[in-house]
Amino acid sequence: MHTCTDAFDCFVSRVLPKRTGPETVRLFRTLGSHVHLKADRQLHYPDDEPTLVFLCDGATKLVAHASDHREQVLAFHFTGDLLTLPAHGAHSYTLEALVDCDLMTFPYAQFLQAAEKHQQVLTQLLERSTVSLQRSREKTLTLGRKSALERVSSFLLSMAERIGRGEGSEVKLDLPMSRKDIADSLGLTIETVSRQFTLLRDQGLIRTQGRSGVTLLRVDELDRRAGHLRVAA
Amino acid sequence: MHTCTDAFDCFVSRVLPKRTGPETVRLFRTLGSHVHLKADRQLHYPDDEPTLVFLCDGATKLVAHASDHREQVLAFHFTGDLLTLPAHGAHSYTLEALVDCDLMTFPYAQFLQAAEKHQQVLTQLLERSTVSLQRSREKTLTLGRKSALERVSSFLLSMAERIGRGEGSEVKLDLPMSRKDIADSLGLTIETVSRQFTLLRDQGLIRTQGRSGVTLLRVDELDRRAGHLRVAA
DNA sequence: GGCGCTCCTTGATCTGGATCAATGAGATAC
DNA sequence: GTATCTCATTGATCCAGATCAAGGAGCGCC
Repeated sequence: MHTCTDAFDCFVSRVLPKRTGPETVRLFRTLGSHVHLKADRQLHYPDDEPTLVFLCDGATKLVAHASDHREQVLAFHFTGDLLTLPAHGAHSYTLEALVDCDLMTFPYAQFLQAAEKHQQVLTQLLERSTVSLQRSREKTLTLGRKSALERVSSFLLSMAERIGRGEGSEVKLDLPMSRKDIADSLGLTIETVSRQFTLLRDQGLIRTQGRSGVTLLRVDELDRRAGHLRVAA
Repeated sequence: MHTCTDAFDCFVSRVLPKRTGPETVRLFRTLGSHVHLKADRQLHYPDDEPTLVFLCDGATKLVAHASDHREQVLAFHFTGDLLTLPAHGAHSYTLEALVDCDLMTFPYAQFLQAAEKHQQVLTQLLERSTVSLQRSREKTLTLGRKSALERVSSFLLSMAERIGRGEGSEVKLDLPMSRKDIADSLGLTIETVSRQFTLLRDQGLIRTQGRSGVTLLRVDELDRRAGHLRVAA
């Protein structure tokens, strides 16, 4: 994934329906731009109009900024994710690379116009938007009503679902984000996140390797600590 | 708005494009059900499949439930809103009427199928879903990084935008939700919400009339207290 | 391979909002 | 009108997590 062509091909195969005609592919090509984003760099995008981003490869965070330099990570994204960057409203937003990334960006309005003749693209956009909304709602519950331990447990489970590699009953994670990013995502401080990691390690639920490696040893127990509502029969 | 016909007509005029053919209207009609929901009652909907709801008249809250009877209000909805109720995942969700409501409900999958031939409906669905996501993201920032006073200020401004009646420089609100609902929406307790109301009243930024009436006297000052990032030039 | 920097962990103290506990004021029913 | 019940306000105390303050460990760089 080093050329614009590779990135666009990746977008075509992952987002456009299988039997999309070549003229349609060409149309999307004229709209999209390939951007290589080095780790820790942020995507520069126009303030006034929303942008659609396809993450060909890498991992990013969407950050909202409030006064006093407070930051809240709204979402993490991984290879294959499609996301909409909102125009800045009451708050401002930035998309930052957690590792080196390849992305395709499209002006939202024009993309939508191009997609209108292709319901499958529209449907996919809607579907992915629904998933984002669903994740955002889960995060709302987490931030509004959960304790620090519950938040960190929920976070680990959610990451396991998205980037975990199952090995027997264990799940291995290689977290591309720092403790600071995790804290900013969970509405906690670095110190509190660290303490919860220690707690879970001491209880034998996780193992950590270096800064980014985490192995979930007891997913069932983590789930109990995540504060999920057990659906009564 | 007392009959099924009225409710459906309301849906047609607000959601379907102007020049929708009669056979299409009939198709949507076969999919939709009219439900009258009395205040404090919750909508009963299938666990396993998402449901699309159009709120013809009234106000509702979408509530997520965690363990230990903790509740988080994910969103409030008002007349004319279109919302998607997710299938229950790690948490369970309920839609509750704040006042007497009229709604139209549709099975999500079937609605989508019907809409596929009508890009404008699909586009509208996408647009409304994007607005919901945007609101949810703002809420994430609020819950993750803001103080109690900032949360309540943000809440009042957001309500002003959605159901406020401007009168000169003032904005009048008639809040359909209780202090408990506000607290559950902001990740606070009733007591803390009440204290912030008192604070804002003492500072001359708002006036309250009875339980539900609130007049915003100084929108500019409320905005400063909401912790928004002032976009530097 | 070791130097240095950054990030992470651990400990001590502080505080905003939760919790506990009355009291007061709106709404509803009679 | 007034009795009553629920919801909102106000006050006192407590505690989870923030803040402040050192160490320690991983990782890149030379």
